[in-house]
Amino acid sequence: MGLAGHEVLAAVLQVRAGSLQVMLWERAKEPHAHRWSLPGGTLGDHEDVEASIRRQLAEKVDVRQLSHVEQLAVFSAPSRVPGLTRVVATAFLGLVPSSLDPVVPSDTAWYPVSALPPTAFDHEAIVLRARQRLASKLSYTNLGFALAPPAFTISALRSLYSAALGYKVSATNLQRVLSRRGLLEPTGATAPPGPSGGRPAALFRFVSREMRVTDPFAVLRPPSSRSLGP
Amino acid sequence: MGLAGHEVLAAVLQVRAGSLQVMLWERAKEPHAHRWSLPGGTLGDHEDVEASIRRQLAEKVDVRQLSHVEQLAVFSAPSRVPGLTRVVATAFLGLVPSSLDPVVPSDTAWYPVSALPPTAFDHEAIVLRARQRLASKLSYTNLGFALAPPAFTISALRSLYSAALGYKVSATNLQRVLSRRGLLEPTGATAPPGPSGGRPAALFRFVSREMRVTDPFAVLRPPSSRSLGP
DNA sequence: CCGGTTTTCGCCTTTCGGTCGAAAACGTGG
DNA sequence: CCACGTTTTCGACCGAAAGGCGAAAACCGG
Repeated sequence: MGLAGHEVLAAVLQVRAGSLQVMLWERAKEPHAHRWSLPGGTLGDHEDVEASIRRQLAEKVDVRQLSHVEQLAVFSAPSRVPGLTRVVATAFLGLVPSSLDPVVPSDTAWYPVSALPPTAFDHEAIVLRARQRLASKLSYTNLGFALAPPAFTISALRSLYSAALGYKVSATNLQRVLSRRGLLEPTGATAPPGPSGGRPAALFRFVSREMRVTDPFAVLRPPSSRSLGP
Repeated sequence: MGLAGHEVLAAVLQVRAGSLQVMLWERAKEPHAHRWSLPGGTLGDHEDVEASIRRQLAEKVDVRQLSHVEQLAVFSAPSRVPGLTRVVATAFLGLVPSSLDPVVPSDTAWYPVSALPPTAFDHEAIVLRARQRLASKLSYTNLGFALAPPAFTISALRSLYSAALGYKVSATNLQRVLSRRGLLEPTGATAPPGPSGGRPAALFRFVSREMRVTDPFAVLRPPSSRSLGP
């Protein structure tokens, strides 16, 4: 009573081949053999949940390639995992820049979030939550930096946002919105045009000071500008 | 190994006497005797965390007076609670409308979030997270309904928002923003003026259809209007 | 009836996001 | 080397959203 297993799971998302994809591995053993599940594992005695998920993910990918990790939610339905002991899960959202292609074990693969294979336990619900969280935060924070390469053209960034949000966004507007918030910075270099010609695209980067998630953009603002006191 | 106690805790917030306050109870026993802590308790074997926090809160207040409950985060530092077994906590944010004054046990009291008494364990950090979450969501969702009475004047609502956000908001603008989103509705009635006179204030309510948290307002919107596909 | 008080409402300005189209800067093919 | 297609960039326009102000409305007490 009161004792239960605790596991950590992560929906690691990346935009690859133009679609938002999630890293899954195929279970070899029962329960749910041959179904696909999120990477993760049991919380160790001497680590907090965030250290734990990073440790578990290290078995699947190079953790240095993870540009962002944040808690999603606790999943705790008593029977979410069959077995003798009850298992509570802390789910995380992980992000990988689209410029990387992490090497993954042979039982692991990427799947588009909109076309998942048969999933284990409640992992599909976790992926859904991850998608929603990502879409929300792309809108009102600077989380885009975690999906983007170190340098990118505006149209490449537009593709990233479209894939992650699930709808088209205007390149003009995207650039203006991000620039106005001081998140975007031109590198000075340009990318070569494609095989069919066209004007060379300027390269941008997210300003380095902002490589973390900033506060969400408030709609009801303070009169001049103040913060939430200590 | 892998087995740990799991507790649920809630930062129950309410605007009372013009300031944002949190419900705390004074510990009688060690550890941390006479320090103040958040209500909560051990997760039961046959309930999920949300059912658990509602059950635990029922020992402190009438749960029907809780207008909103949502997960905040997991707190899992290995030594966050001293003792033989490791204790992981799922923290919740709870809200009570300012019109209610729940009866609480004798060991329980309300404290302004900006002037907390000595707190137990990591509960102060949890309260801070709750404040931040509330302030954020007030801006870009309709969460205000959970703080407000069934009917209220605009200036009363302005006071609520100011207390919860920590800065002054304009009554004119607040009314316009909420109205434009279709969240506010006049009841038709008016409130009597104060002792020093003044024009009687019109009473409003949050439209009943919206007594739940709606999706945050997206900044980068789809071209016409679509949703996140299934 | 008059001054004090509080709310309400219209108006103005600024900012923001969405859209469009022209201009710029490339390759290609005649 | 010039016309053409292609792609990016940027300015312009527009409506919507938000902040601010002050006049008018509606009450009180004297």
